[in-house]
Amino acid sequence: MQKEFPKTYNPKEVEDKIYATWEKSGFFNPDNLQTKNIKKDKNGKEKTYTIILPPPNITDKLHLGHSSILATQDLLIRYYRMKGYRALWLPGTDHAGIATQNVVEKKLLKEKGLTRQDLGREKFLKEIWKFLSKTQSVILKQTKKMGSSLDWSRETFTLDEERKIAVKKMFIDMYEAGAIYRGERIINWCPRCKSTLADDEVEYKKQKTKLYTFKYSKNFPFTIATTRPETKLGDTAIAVNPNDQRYKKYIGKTYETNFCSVKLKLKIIADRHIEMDFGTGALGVTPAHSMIDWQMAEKNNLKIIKVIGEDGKIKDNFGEYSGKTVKDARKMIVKKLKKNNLLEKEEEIENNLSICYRCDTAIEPLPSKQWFISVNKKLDRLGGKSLKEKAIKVVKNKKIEFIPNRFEKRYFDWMENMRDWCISRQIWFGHRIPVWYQRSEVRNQKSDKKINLIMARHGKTDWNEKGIMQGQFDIPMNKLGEKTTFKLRDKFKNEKIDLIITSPLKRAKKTAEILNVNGVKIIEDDRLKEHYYGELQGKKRADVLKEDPNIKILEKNNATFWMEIPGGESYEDVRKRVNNFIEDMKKKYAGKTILVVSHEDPLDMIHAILNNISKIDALGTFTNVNDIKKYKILCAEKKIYVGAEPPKENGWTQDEDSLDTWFSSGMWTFSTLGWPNSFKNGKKLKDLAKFHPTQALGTGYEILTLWVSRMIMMSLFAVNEIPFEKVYLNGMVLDEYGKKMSKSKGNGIDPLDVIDKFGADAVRLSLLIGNTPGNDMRLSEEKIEGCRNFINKLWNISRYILQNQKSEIKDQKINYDNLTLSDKWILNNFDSVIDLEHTAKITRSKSFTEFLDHYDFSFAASFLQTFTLDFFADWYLEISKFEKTSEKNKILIYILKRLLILWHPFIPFATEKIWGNFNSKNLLMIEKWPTKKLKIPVDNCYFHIIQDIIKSIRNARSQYKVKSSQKIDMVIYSKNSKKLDLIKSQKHLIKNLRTGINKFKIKKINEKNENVKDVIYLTVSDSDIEIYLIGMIDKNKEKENLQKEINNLEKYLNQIKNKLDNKNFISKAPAEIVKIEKRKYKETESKLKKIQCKLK
RNA sequence: GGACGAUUAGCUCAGUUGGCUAGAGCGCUUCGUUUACACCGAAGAAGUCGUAGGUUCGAGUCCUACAUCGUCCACCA
Repeated sequence: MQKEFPKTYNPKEVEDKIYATWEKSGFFNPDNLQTKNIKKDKNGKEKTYTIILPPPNITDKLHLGHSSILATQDLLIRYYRMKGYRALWLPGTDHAGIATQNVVEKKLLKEKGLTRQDLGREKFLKEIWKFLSKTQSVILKQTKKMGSSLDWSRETFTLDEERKIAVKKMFIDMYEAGAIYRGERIINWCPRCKSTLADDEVEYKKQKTKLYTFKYSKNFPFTIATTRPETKLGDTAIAVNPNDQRYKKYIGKTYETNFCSVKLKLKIIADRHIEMDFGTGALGVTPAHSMIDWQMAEKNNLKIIKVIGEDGKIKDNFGEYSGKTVKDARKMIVKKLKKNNLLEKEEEIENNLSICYRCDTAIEPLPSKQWFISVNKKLDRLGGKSLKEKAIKVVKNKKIEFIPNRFEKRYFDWMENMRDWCISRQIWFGHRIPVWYQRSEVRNQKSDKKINLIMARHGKTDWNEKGIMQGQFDIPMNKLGEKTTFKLRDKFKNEKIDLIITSPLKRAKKTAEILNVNGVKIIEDDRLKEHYYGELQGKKRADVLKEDPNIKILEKNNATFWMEIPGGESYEDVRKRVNNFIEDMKKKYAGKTILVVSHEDPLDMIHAILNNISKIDALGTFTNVNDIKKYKILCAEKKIYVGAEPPKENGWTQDEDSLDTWFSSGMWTFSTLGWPNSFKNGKKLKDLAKFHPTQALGTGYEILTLWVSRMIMMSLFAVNEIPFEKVYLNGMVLDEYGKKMSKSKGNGIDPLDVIDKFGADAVRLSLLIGNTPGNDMRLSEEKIEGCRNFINKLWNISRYILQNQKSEIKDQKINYDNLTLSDKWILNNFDSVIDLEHTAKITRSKSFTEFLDHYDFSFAASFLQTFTLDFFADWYLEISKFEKTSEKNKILIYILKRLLILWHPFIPFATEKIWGNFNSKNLLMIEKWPTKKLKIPVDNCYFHIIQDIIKSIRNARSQYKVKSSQKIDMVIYSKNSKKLDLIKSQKHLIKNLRTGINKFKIKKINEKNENVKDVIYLTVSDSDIEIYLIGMIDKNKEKENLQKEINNLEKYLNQIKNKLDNKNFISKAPAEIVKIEKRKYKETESKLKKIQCKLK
């Protein structure tokens, strides 16, 4: 019957074959498990156990951290599969947008010297897919090597076609539910690469820099400190600590000042993040160019002024600084501060400069449009609760539990402080945002509502006549102007005007009033003011041109547009405010007829925008005062379209950005189970109905916040269900020195290497033993080697038992009547391993099965290991070599078979291989988990006495340096006849278990022969028993040993005595404890007396 | 700066409402070739439980402070 059974277990020869057998069996797929073996719950529904594998990033091959996650999850899956659950473990990989893009781009740059921009979106993505297929197959191989019983038929990828559909649907649903919006946020901008950087693309460099302490202006009450004076042009507030006595009185006030000839309006705000001791304790707030300032601006409703542009230069409208690089502008400002005696201090400090990981350029934080998920908005879909509230609640009321529990706190901290989640990423690799924008010139749908717009330029002023540039100087209309305007009035008699909007400058307002034939409402709007000419205001156009022929202007016919005006508005400024005005009108006044009264530049600009032509083409449209033009504006509400496919008509372009990787992986529990197709009218179908919510999620604690929190929110939103019941958090696997394993340090252990060397089972076991959830673990090759040795031991235990089988291996019924003490002892102990209290060696009163139920894998493994080695191999197997009874063989098979089952989730390959020797129909992987108990009554302490005697003899032989070949004689005395009988009956054990006993007498204490002199007295823990070894006379050694024992006992006795003498102990400690202590005292005392007696 | 974790034998770690003389594996020392296994067996040595206080009849375990190491988050005006 024996199959090939080599002396040492060779995992290399076994593992791949076994894995192939498993795969072929189809049982990785829960659908193939036999229905009759599946347990049902109260409602008759099949019990399922699902884990969705955290999809590893396809950036690199797996490291031991992944192996650790695989080992724990495969353990759970195998355990529950054997327990009769439909166990599904679903594999997949993660596209990891940013990380992957970086890896490929770095590779590309290194190998070909190309950036992604050089290649273009399409070609670059091709490169990524090429890279991806390679790593994916490596990851797959590694995962299989570990023995993972994953259902490969359900394999997924975060960026495969089905997931693309799911992601789009999710985005659209969330958008329609009002959970997704578009807003501004500070992003990391690299002015050299001209691209945004994700947070983890930002690197930090320690640098020395100057901290400038200065005042904005002479009489300004605050002195502030900064390392970046140039950004101060965009300051809109000063922040101080709310507890700062120096500044308390200023909080809430607003000051206007002139900072280096730029006007600033500064509100004094309080923020607890401000350190009173840093600098002057007052911080100039620059919302547009600093993360923390941006947050303060959001909280305090501050104005946001952008100072630096995407080119890294100071924007227009900042006078002499405009167009200068950040560096130059800083120099200029410092110089000016010095000149005006405003710079109080200039000191060198060390700080962290954030730089681009690609080119080391200093990063500029800039505001930019991004997509967000609102976590605080109350959503109808969530019953009026916000995502945040829902996600917190399910953990608060224990629907989701963390293992270990302490991570709840981290979860709550993160959730409660969570700001809106920015989901757009400026990368190419990922789920493209399903939003389309329509270019304005093609907006021409008949169904759209329109505004009838009439634009009129104001009547003449004196300055108009003199050719002086008025700008925002409030020059009134003159007599001539009024006269011509009144003439115009007639034209408006037949117009049904609903509303007039006018520039607030006198000349326009007056015009509006005159043209208001029907006495409709007149609204003033600042955005319609004339172009602010800065230093040029009040000058004659001709003079300016003479003075500075290089000044940049647009000119066409007689019309001009001043592009760069010192201290004035730039082209963009005007365009932006005017555009804002148009967009506002579209929102508010669809279907109305509106008269807009304004000035030349704004009117030309509106004309350019509405006709989608350049400003130069629009120049001269409103050259003449009192010019009137009519327009129809389409109030296209669908300027933004959110949907899976673009609208049919031309002219829609998709958002360039991709979604945050966590958006797609946040949907992982349900998108992998067929959502959205498996979710109709709020009901779950197919896999989703069967396997969701999943039972456990296992992942590294470092992504608790990033991933787990997102999954909870997404699942609650999409299917109104928690995604999983338990979150098992794996710690990190560190090297033997406690350092994080990393490629750059070269201290990483490659799972494939160690699997090759020691076998997958050994690697798995080493990752499970001594590993507690949430804690990091160190791993060395020595540890794996140790596990390999254990597996080999198990192999040899099996080898011994199975090779001794003369006939077919059968699990036969054990006859309880023919059991020896050792039989009863081992069976009884094995019962408790499976499912009972166990007291002999293990302190916790739980069974192996219960440890697994409580995710205490490390303890479970060491528990079973103790049984396997100490109980089964070292004692029982040794006994079986000479204690031949009819039941022995049955018992060996009985225990071995079940031991293999219990070990299977930990070391699947070796156990399955050994299992092959049994004549079993089934693979071990689907064998039933043992629950049947034999319940054999036995007093375990009887066997313990025998063990104790044997150990003492062995110990003595070693201590007295008796050669192993030398046999010795022994006498045992006891007054306890029950114990004497016991020893008599187990004499063969004492003689045969490597004690080297020759003659062996057992006598009642009163038969003791006091005359025997050449004996050594041996101490045993049971004070009823006296042992004498004959023929190893070393009285000095005996004396020494006994004295040592006496010292030990006296010390101990003293401890107990102190306790018992303490009245408080007697009165306050529980009676049970006191009783135990008293008993201990008695026992120790009698033992001590006996030994003292012997010593004399 | 904030949070969390760790600190127990030479090393790696257990130690679950505070209560049997603090345990295991590796390593070390000694002995050993036996019906499987030298990837083995037997025996042994080795710990003021990071420091200082506190609570308690009783603290490795609970509390406070500190130290060292580590991780995450925020930030470095």
